[in-house]
Amino acid sequence: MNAQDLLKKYQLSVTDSRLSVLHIFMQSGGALSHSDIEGRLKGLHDRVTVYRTLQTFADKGIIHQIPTTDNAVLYALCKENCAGGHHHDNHVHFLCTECEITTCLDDVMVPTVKLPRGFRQNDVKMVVTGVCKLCK
Amino acid sequence: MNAQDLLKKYQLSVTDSRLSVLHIFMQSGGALSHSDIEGRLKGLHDRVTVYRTLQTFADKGIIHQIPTTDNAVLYALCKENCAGGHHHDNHVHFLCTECEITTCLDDVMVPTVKLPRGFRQNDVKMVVTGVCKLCK
DNA sequence: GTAACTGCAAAATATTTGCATCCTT
DNA sequence: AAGGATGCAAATATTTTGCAGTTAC
Repeated sequence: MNAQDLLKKYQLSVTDSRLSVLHIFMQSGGALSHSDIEGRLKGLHDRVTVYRTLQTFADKGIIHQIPTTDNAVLYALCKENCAGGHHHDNHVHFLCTECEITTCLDDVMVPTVKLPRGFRQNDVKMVVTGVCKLCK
Repeated sequence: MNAQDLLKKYQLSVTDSRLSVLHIFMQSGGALSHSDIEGRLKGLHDRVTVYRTLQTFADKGIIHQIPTTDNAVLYALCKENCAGGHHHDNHVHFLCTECEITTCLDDVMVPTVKLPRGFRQNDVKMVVTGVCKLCK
């Protein structure tokens, strides 16, 4: 799905800023910080607009905030919308100790961890155990 | 280990601020934000001192930053020092695809995830797959 | 034309730095 | 006594808010 259709799908007006920010996400294929984005826009748009754009996208579920172990605030496109297939299965799984059912928490992305020097990362799995919505 | 000995172990002078902050961590037994700590100090110490204290503790490995999925910056005592035994086994594990050895990354704490409404959390496991320091 | 979006200014918040004074060792 | 830690003031950085002008639909 291209940037324009994506915006329409979420009933957002198609504007320059939004298209630019979406293109930046699509091209990078990964997680970006506010200042990464600001940098790549090269002053084309106001800093405040970037904040508002990211907020809007996050509200609509186009992007997610991804926390990292060094506490930078990163954003990334959500899986569903990532037509290019570049995304991994990077949401958190939940195992309920009552019903023993494992649920995909699609809205909860796996945080990015910062590994010690020398480690190369391939894949991250995160499983939360507890009591699910239905069993509580 | 009590707060005073802990400071001595890390060759830090024993001061009011540091003792207070350590006590707050020990009593809470969990992760705290800068403002949590500031709040519990009730104006007894300067805001800047809290920043510096947290920084010093983090440098020495007394506390860790813990990212969360809602991007609050949280700190918690490191396991080793947590004499009370209140800590869980909350560091990240690393599975190397070359040597197939699983390593504890003691320095990398498992981020706190914010679950959707209705879920109760018990335990979190995080496993990173990749190539370890020795095999790379 | 109307509602929504943007850019600018400025407020609010969060974090860092410099320096003189005070406290720990 | 000496070095480090604190508190205050102020500089910087980050994020939010208000509003007038502009743009998408």
